[in-house]
Amino acid sequence: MNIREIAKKAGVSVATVSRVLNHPDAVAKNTKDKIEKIIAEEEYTPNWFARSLNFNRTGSIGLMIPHILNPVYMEMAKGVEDVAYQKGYITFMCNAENDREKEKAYLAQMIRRRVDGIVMISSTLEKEDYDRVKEKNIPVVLVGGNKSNPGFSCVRIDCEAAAKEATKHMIDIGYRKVAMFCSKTDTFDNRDKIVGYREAFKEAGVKIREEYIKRIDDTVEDGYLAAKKMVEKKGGPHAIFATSDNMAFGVMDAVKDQGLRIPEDVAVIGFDNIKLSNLVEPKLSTVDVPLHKMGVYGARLLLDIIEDGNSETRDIILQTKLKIRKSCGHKERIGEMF
Amino acid sequence: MNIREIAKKAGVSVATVSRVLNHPDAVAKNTKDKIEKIIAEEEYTPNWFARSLNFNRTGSIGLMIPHILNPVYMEMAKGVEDVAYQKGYITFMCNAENDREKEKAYLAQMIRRRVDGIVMISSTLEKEDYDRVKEKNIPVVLVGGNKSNPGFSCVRIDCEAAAKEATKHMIDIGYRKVAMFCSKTDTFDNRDKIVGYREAFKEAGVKIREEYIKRIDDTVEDGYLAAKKMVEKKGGPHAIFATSDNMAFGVMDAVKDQGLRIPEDVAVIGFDNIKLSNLVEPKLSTVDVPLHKMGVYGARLLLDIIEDGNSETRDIILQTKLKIRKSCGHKERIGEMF
DNA sequence: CTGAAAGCGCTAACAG
DNA sequence: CTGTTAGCGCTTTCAG
Repeated sequence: MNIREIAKKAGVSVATVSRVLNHPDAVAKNTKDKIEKIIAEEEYTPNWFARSLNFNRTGSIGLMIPHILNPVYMEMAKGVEDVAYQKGYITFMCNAENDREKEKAYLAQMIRRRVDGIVMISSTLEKEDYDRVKEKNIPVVLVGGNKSNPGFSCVRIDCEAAAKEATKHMIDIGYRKVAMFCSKTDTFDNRDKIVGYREAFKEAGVKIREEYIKRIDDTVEDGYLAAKKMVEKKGGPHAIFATSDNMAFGVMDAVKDQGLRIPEDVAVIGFDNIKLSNLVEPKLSTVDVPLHKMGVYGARLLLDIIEDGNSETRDIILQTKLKIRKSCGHKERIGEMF
Repeated sequence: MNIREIAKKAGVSVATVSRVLNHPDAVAKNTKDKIEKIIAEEEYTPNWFARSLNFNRTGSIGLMIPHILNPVYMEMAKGVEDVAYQKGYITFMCNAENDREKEKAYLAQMIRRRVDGIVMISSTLEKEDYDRVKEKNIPVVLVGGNKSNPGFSCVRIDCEAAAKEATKHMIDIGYRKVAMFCSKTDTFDNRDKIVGYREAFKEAGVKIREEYIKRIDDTVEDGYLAAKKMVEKKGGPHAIFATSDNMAFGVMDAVKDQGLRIPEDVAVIGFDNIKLSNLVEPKLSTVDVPLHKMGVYGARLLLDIIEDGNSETRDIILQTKLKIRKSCGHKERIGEMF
């Protein structure tokens, strides 16, 4: 069923049918009613390609995710999707699987398919990879820590401040030997986390032990292994700051497996505040990151550009908040648990 | 940059350019080389809409997911995506958010956008909702328990057998009062799980207590609440069979909050074997479901139909396996832990 | 308010 | 092997 058949059935020209579809006010009520009736009867929907071919807009956005099984990214993704859906856009969700080549391939696909815009979550692509996108004038918004800044708008958190606050909290409690596990992915966020950690020690006047700073994969498994190695030695750390809840879960598992108690023997603190962190035993103290909100803001920024051509590049920084629960062992502030 | 400009630059007709794009062997090596060089120089990519308009194929599939934050669905989704990507298809991932209206809206969108095929994960749509899809001749494959069987191919597990085996295991250990929590979503899978549960009791000759069968929302929260209510009374169940790991986590939390031990006071067993079930304390016994594999098979089935027109509807049933870990308290079989 | 016709960018017969 | 040309289904001037 195409526009011509509808036109024939209604005894009008295709132009008129096209009008009721796109500019209904420009058609006489009578003819319009008749045509609309037929469209409904035949359940006619205009061919999307033909339409896009004319408009050069697709009503779809691309959403790049580093890893589909990581709840951190999925919460952000949900924020993006919520906004996009509500505005009538459909989302191409692409799973880069922490693989730069796959990420590039998907980016190329997005361009080929002429998405109206792209949200990149915690991308590891570099400036040069974005050249094509820039040329094609496809708007891009970065959400979460990325690897380089190719001049696009960005929604993120202040990782340095967040890491510093968490570290300071541990030092304030009294821990002196605080290890830090940080994802080895090379992004601004990860670098900033380490800077914040150092900063806290410097301000407290406590010497940093370099062997306590570990760059590992952001997985439960690597958190487990790194913690095990560190904890099984005599004189291990008093506390471990894992800069993702994911790694923190692995850390907790390793500590328990060594027969040590959390937080009495080793305190643990995470980063992200994914739902799960409130479910493990003991409940994990962590840095609350407004994941869903970041996605929402990212999508809004993108749609602003797409629909209003509002092209000033913006850098939005959202607030984090230290969530004190049980795993970091601060008895006095435990009341802040929720 | 369009095909005409390329043609002009190469001093050939558009047809020839189109040929090197689609049937390269039908072009003389010389002309082909020249054209390919220009295409590369200009970074020309054919307009996707114009192409699809001719081919009436889009190279994209739709993937419907009930909820984006539930790892069960995401593991299946990843299976689908893995296959689709590898075959050069791009995936429209749609998050139905456990909302029938949203699911219908997304399905309509998929049709409008002429996806080449659709994978529906644990859909709650009914036969009538699929009428449109049928009419448009868009192939559909169902993965996981759905609500009705609209005559599409399907990849699933035998929930009745799986639930029966798990229940039997609990009875064999010696528990007589075994509660069952089942998602209240009305799908074949959920109905089957209850049937399996009953079957196990019947075969063992143990009387079923109807008050122990609870239909609740498939969430951690509801698992918590239902378990709390049941456990805080005197003479509560010896064991709780939660038919999703998600609910089981809530159950575990509630049991612990009541000051009871797992499995000594109350044994717990889950369903799905998501990664997390091996991470909670104590590790959760559960029914292993080949989630990723289900997605992979679903996608393969779909692509078979799309690419080879292989339209016989098939019903693939994958194997589940009882994973005995610590939470169900069977000391002898604990060696099967992994 | 409506219709005829050009054109969006590409593919594929059909001739040559 | 290559060019000409008629569509694919739709939108939008331009006349009337």
